[in-house]
Amino acid sequence: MNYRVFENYTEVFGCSDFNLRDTLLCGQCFRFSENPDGSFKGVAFGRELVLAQKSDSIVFYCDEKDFSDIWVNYFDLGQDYGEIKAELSALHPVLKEAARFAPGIRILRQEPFEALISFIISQNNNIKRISGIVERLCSLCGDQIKEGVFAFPRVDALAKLSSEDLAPIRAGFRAKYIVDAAQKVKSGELNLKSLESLEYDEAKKQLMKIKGVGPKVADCVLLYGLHRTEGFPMDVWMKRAMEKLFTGVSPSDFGKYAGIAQQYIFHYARLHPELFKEE
DNA sequence: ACCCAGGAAATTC
DNA sequence: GAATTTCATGGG
Repeated sequence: MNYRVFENYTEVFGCSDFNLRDTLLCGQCFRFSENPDGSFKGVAFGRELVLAQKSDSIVFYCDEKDFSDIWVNYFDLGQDYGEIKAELSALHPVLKEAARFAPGIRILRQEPFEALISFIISQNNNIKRISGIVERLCSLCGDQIKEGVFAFPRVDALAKLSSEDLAPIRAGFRAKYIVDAAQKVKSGELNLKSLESLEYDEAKKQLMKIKGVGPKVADCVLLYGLHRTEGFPMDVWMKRAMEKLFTGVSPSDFGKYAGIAQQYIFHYARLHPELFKEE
């Protein structure tokens, strides 16, 4: 994947494994949306970004510094997804089909704290409403980047608030979980940075010390916030998909890229609900 | 009105 | 311990 730097934008070529809509709107992140003109905008790492898919390229409307310092990493541009897909596709015919259905999905490298809070909010919830709650949370206590645009809240800012303070974001019963997470991260009882060097199961156990973080949310934080691709979040869609489409297959059969397989399957299942209608 | 949504805690059996 | 109920909120 090569790119060319211009004055007000950077253009990335060779995007056969990079689709913006599938990557940004597949439910792994909650702060990007599609503009009326088909471009996308969102916020990550305290920066706003507008970007657009062209016929043979993707245009990032940002300066060269943000592109190389933030977005190359965020979009995991150093990874060859063609290679990963080939490896995964050899494992199972339905997985091959799912990867072909959305060949441009990539696993974003989100900030761990944002992933933690976002996926706490995700429990027993739907993607549209999750996005709304996250957006209101950012407006409530995130740093303002510009008029009407807010960064995801810093740990300190969020840790100052009570669940009553969070009422305006309408997170429901999850508000107290958000507060607990922010406070445990602030106090150091949970050290997100240190999770990098831990074995998967130990890191997962650390995350589950937080109220409202069970096995599935912990897997999501590890996959989307710490890029631990051996994780395999099992939500309602994945349970259905594994039962009907991958009978007898265990997540561990997908190996070190199980999490990426999971993302192809999740997206495929969610956009083919008819596959799961009763008999 | 009912059911479901990228689940987990609380309660009951 | 395993199975069931409850938890806020909003959309279909």
